[in-house]
Amino acid sequence: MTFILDPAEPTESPLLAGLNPRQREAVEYRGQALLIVAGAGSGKTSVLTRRVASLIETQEAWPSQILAITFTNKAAAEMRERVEALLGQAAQGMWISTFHSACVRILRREAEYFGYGKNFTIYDSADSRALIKRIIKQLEADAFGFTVGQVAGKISKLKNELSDVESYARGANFNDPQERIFLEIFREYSRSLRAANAFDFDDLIGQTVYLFRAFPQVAALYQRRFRHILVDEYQDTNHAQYALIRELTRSPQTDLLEGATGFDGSVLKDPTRPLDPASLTVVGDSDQSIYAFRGADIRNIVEFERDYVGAKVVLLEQNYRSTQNILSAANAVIGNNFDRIDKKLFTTVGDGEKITGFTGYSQHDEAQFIADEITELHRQGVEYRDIAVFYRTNAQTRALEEIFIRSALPYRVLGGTKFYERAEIKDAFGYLIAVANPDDPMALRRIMNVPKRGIGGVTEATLQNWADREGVTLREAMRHADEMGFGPKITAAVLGLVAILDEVSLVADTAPVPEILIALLEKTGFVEALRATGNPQDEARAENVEELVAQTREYRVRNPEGTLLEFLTETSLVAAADELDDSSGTVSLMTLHTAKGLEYEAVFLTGVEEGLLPHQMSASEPGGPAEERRLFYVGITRARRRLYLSLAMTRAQFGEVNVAMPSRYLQEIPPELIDWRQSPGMANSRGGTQPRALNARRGGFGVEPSLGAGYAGSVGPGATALARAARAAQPKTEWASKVTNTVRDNGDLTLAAGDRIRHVDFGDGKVTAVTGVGPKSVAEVQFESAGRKRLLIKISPIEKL
DNA sequence: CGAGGCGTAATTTTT
DNA sequence: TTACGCCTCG
Repeated sequence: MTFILDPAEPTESPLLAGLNPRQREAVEYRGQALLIVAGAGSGKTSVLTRRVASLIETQEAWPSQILAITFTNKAAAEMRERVEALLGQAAQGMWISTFHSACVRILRREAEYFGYGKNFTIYDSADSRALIKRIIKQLEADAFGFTVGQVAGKISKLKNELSDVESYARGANFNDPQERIFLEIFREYSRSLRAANAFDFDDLIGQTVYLFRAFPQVAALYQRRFRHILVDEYQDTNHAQYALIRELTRSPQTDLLEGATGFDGSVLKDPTRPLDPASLTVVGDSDQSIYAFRGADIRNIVEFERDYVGAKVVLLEQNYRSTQNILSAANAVIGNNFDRIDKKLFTTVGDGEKITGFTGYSQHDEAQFIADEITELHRQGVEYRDIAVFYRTNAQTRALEEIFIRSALPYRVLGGTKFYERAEIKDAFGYLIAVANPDDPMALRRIMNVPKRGIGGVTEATLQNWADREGVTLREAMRHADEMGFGPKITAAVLGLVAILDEVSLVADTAPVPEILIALLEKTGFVEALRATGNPQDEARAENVEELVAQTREYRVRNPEGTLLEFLTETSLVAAADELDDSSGTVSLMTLHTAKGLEYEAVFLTGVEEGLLPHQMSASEPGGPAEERRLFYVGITRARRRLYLSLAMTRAQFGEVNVAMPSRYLQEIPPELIDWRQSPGMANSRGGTQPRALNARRGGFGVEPSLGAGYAGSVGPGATALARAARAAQPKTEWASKVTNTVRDNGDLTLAAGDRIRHVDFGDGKVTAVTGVGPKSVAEVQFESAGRKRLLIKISPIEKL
């Protein structure tokens, strides 16, 4: 295929098919720097992939000269697929990954330049916190009011700004004891990480920048290799990430490259040929900047034109995702943020349906509405996988999950308490890490007494002291356990453990991961010990460990050459959104932060209340409410056709019930765009004057008709018509106000169509159908006053009449 | 050393 | 409400 590059004769590359003029410009522009300001849903992924494909297709670049940074691993995989589909061939050697993955790759290759081993461990936040906790205790810094969270936050912030212990010390005020102690903690933390041959999340970026700055010949190698750098979600980059890109887009000092070897190990050809700096394309939208709390600096995008003089800016405002009603709401909300470049999303697909609003009496009530609405959407033909429920905090999942389980809705929670955060899984990982990186004492401490070997705190401290005195690692100290005066039982336990670890360590670089894990589990009797307790929870834990074994097998299949180190890297860098499985037929539940970059046919945005959105904690932070508004904006713009905004009048927190107020952001949406099934006013006047009558109702009776009718009339004049309309549309639906918290078990209660049952919340009803088998069987019930529901027979609060 | 009991603190958001 | 940490007892 040949291309005529004469602009006078426009050619139709298939890569440009279906793009609007702005998008084309973003694909075709060639120059040092390009900023694509891409509003939500403006097709930026498409533009980005086509831009990469076009660079390769025109032979302006080899795939290996391209570095594309995305926000999640999933986005990276998707982008690779789409580029390859556009080109009709595999694009070998292209780096498409997250900042963190790219940096790990560089660090593994270059670690030895600055005194780390290739086999370094990556500490996740929990590991960092555990280490900090230990240091605080050791330095008795808790007496100065230091908490783990504070210290971890401060260290992370400093690292994101590329400060290290020395630079912080230079600016520190040593008269302030707080600051002196903090410095001591910071110093000890950094020292421990180095001694453990470990990096924390922030180090991955920061240390790569340090590597480039300290070793220009290393930087030159990457500057020479990457000729085109593309960064997605640029508005959420922090200073360290900005600096990394800055380093990569400098002109390579080619004289440093003479005699250097390239990435395939061969001597570089023509290394001293002068090169321009790599071209840089960044894509972002300052209205979607939601990560200021982890150091994202909106100035990176706002000042892009100043940083890269002569940069071209392309604005994408046409939205291809949502209906006009949804966009109008989004525009109205974000318009309240001052100090922004005005940008109005528009579409040509038409108004679409109105936004649906609902105010529940409690979070359970709200959840019930969502479950019922999802059931209805599904009945109308919307797939579960095209529906998502968003919330501000992970704690909000509880009520939702409870109701979803009861309603037999298939769902999946992204992020939250992850599989990898379970204690037994972390223990198993402790073994793997101990084998991969013998210098890491954190992993060792974690597994020292798992399963129980009689090695307690005293033994551990003795070992650690011995190690410190001899200047060796904890692992080495364990090999000398017979020199420390332990009893025979403990000596044998320590020596036995270290022998297992040393033995398996020998094959850590070569053996398949499942084999390594199984060897460790068998030799230590970990799973066996869990099974032996007879405790059903331990049985579940044993199953989780088995599940991990299965996952390593899957990894092996996916990645036949994959080493233990690569497996550990991959698992430490999974993002919440990476867990998404497009082929699963489930509703997705996630936080608003996780939702960034995703889109769904129908979106439920829950807990739109003061204190939650905006969150209480953001109120005192400068720029907090504005960032929360952007978060709300991100949530709204995820929806293609249907958007639901819901809130609750009361929300239980720490077991206490608090009154909630509608979010200030709700008022920013023009009222005519929202169709309130139950507005805050309606819920308030009813719930406020007669709360107990409704909330306390138990047993088989529906809401008395007189109550409902009476209150519909007493709502304010403006709301009356709406209230009546809502009532007319759903004459029989009354939402349960509260659901009992205890998990019931109806044993092997069986129901059949035609049976009459009584539900604690919904009253009496008739079973219309039963589907599924055993504990998963679901009854479809037509209630007299609560409408049609699907119930999981085994656990629903029901009795047969 | 380890299990069990009691008291208090915690919930923003994440790679 | 839960989870973790600290304390005491076996």
